[in-house]
Amino acid sequence: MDMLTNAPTTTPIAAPNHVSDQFAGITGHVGLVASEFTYKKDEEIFGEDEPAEYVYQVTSGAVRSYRLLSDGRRQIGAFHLPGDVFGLEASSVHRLAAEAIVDTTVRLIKRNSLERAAGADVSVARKLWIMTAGELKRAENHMLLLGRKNALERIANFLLDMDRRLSVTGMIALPMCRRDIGDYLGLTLETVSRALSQLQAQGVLGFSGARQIELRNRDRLRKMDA
Amino acid sequence: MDMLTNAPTTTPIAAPNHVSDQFAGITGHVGLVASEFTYKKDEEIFGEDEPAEYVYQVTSGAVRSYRLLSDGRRQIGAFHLPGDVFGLEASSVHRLAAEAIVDTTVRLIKRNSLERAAGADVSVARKLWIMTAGELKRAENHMLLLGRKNALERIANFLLDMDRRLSVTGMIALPMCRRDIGDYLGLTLETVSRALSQLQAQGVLGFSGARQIELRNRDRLRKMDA
DNA sequence: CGGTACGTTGAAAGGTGTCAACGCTTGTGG
DNA sequence: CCACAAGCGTTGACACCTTTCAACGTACCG
Repeated sequence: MDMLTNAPTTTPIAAPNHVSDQFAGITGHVGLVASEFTYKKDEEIFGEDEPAEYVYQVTSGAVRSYRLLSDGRRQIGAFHLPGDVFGLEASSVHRLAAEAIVDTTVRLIKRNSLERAAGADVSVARKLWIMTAGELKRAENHMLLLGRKNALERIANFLLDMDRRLSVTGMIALPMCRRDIGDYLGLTLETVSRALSQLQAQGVLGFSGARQIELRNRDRLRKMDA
Repeated sequence: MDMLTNAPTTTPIAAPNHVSDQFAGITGHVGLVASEFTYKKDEEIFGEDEPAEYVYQVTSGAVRSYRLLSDGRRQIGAFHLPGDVFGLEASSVHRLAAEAIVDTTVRLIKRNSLERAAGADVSVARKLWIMTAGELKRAENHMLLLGRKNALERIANFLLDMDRRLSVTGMIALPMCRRDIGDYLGLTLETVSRALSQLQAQGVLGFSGARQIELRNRDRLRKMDA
């Protein structure tokens, strides 16, 4: 296993300045130990229906959570970027699989130690509930997108979301390929590519490399998002 | 306001025999008081972004939770049937609006009394977390459906779900119209109608009235669900 | 008896998917 | 150092699934 196999095609992502340290609300209270771990590009972090032993927080890199149909169709439920917590389960198994999109470092804490902390401290239990409710809210927004928005609206929404979450200097450095974006937005990679080209032609955005995007007209995008 | 205005077009739904009493896990612990209330067909129960004062459980009837786009496009996130809890929020506002699909009776308990109970009893807090996590799991399944399944697969999934949840004697008595089904599955009402007609033509199901459906071949449906 | 809501079906349009070709970059191996 | 393969992204042509628009029938109700 060569260390350079599956090297990322984009530069590693630096944590943006506004990372909300969601772990702090938990670890701060009860002094839980968080260790670190690194995954190579495309490496599986955990599989669907696998026992949920850990809860994860992205330190650097990016992660996709997804479900598969038997014939290979894939729906990505969320992208996890630096600062994001993922893999948090109330039951004992993971609802979605998770993979590193690029070389990725995560902090992790044991789920059962979290359970113990929640059992001893109601404020921890409440924090866990609120985090899961936040995921639910995002999922419900995404259902609206998947069920009722057209391709341009979906792309506009995606760009604004990425802009908010990982734009540092006004440039978006996407860690994921067109297929990942398509599987997140319920589109094909070709439709994603065409929509992005169209937005570029309209002057709404500019490329410097396929994954380096500069938004030039956020108001137009917001109006397109429906 | 005539009592008969907006009378339901289908007969009221009886609670199925397998209703999981999700409230029991909460009220049983701390003796919360649950009162009852009745809503007429199409009446709003609460609106999007409205303060979440109560948590609800359907006693009889049916409820739709949904979000709207500014131009009127609607995505129904869930149907709530007898026994189901809805309107449970970790934050102080409702994420989705809710309306009665037919004349509906609900049990309700005050959210802040639930909050107090959760603050005093960790097992209540845990129960709330688990309920929200269950909703999240369903939402993630639905994202897969909305993003990656075709019309027949969506309808097959829907029918099997309704069969499980409200079939008593092998007959499904749908409380909702074709438009509701379409807005739940990310389709138009015409596509829903055509898919159902097609399944009838194939002998997979039979009608006795547009909302009375008998599944004649669940295995075929399960295979169609992908 | 007329109006409205609901459901079905047909015909046509359109948005997205499918299939294919091509260019570019990267990594590999001769 | 160059040839080659593989992955990624873009674009074109066409197919097809779903939507749109319309007509019609039925049930219910004022």
